[in-house]
Amino acid sequence: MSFTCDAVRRRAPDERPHQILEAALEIFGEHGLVGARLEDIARRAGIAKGTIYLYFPNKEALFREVIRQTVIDRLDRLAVDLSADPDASAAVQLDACMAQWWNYLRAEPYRTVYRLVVSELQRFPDLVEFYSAEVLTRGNRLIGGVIARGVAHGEFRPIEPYAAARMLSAMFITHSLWMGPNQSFMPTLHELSPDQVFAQLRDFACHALRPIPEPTA
Amino acid sequence: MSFTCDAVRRRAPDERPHQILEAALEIFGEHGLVGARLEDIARRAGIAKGTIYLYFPNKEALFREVIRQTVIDRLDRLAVDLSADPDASAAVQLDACMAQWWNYLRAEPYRTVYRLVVSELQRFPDLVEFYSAEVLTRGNRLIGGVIARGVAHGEFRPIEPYAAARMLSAMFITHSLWMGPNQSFMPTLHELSPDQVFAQLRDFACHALRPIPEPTA
DNA sequence: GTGTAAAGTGACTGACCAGTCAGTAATCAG
DNA sequence: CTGATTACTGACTGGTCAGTCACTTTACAC
Repeated sequence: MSFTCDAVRRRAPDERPHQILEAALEIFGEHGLVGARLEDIARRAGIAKGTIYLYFPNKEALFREVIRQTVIDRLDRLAVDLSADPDASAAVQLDACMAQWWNYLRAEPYRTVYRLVVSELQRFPDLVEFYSAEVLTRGNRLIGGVIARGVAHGEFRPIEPYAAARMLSAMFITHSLWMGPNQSFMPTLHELSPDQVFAQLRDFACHALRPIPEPTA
Repeated sequence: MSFTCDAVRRRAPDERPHQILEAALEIFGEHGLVGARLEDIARRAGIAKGTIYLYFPNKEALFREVIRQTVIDRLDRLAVDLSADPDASAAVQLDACMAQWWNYLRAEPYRTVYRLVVSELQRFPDLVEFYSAEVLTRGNRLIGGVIARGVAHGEFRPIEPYAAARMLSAMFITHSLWMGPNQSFMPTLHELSPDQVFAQLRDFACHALRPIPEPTA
C-alpha cells in the first residue's frame, strides 16, 4: 500500500538539504520555531518526515541551518559594488548603498529571518550573534566606510560614521519590517509604495548628514 | 497530602488577574506563545494551573490580554506632558518627547511586548493592529505634532512631519531592541550607555530636521 | 537479469501539555 | 458552630508531535 504519488524518489540527495531548508524557512516563518511541524515542512518539500532526519539531526539543528543558510545565501546576492566607481562622491556611493540595502532588506527571506531572530533571541544568543556579525555588522561596515569617506572629504558633517550607519540600518530594517504584507504597523505607511518610502528614508538620511554651513558673518 | 506551602489561598480574587498577567508576560517573553507552559506561568504567579482558567478562558486569550494590559498599563505611565510648557520652542519640546519616549521604549515590559508582537504578527494581525494603534500611532501623533509645529515656525526644515516621526520611531525602537541585555546586535553598541546612545539618536534627529540655510549670495 | 547499497518512507512510541473537573480549603452569613 | 458559597487545587485525559526504525523503493554494478 505504498503509493508515492509522484514517483520521484531517490532523486538527487544533493538537492535535498536545499529543498528542505527552503520549505523549513517558509513553515518556520509562518509558525515560529516551536509551532512549526516537521511533517508540514516535509510535505512542503515533497518528501516524508523521516527524510529530514537523514540530513538534519533534529528540529533545532534544522532551524539553525535555516537561519545560517538563508543569511549566507542571500548575502552572496548582495553584491554592493562600490569598486565599480571608486571616485564617485560619497553621496553618490551612499545612494547606491542605500538602494541596494533597501532591496535586500525588503525581500521576503530576509524579513522572515529577521523576525525569527528577534523571536528567538532569548533562546539562541549565538544565532543572534551570527546574524549580527554576518548581516548587521557587514552592512554597518560598508555604509560606515562610505560615510567616513564623506566626512573626511567634507561632503558630510562631522559625525561618528558607524553610529550614523547604525541609525540608517535601524531606519531601513524597521521600515522593511513594518511594510510587510500584513496589517500595517503605521498609519499611512501601507499607502506608500516601496519607492516612496525609500525616498523618505533617503531624504531623511541625506539631511542628517549634510554639512553644517560656516558662519557667514 | 495537600500542603499549600504558603497557606495563602483564597487571597484576593481581585488581584489574581494582575498577578497572572505579570507572570505570563515573563514566561511568554522567555519562551514565546507556543513554547510557554501554563504550569510555569501558574508557578511563577504562586498559584495552581487550574486557577488560571478561572480568570482566562484559554492560553490564547491570556496571551492577548497580556499584550493588551501591558500596553495599556505602560501607556498610563507615559505622561508626556507638553501642555506644561506650551510656548517652548519645538526643538525643546521635541527633546522632552524623545527623552520620555526613549525611557518608555527601553523598559523591559515594552521590549518584551514588542518582541512578542513581532514574533506573532503572522498569526495575530489584530494584535498587531491594536499594538500599532495604541503605541506606534499614539507616539507618532505626538512627535509628528511637535515636528509639524516646528516646521510651521521655520524651526525645522520643510518635511512631512509624520514621515519624520516615523523615522524617529524606527531609530528609537530598534535601538531599544538592540540594546537589550542579550548579546549585542551591533558592534560597539553594547559598550555605550543608554545616555550615550540617546545622545546619538538625538544628534541624528536634530540634524535631519535642522533648516536649510537660505542661499546667501 | 541478480545482488547490493543508498535513499526514502510512514506507522509507531513516548513525552509533553492544554484544558477539565471532582474534590478540598477558605470565607462568610446567620 | 453550621451550612452554603466562593476560590482554588492538581491528578487526569486526550490530542499532538519530535524522533525512530523496520521496511520499501530506487539505482547501479556486474
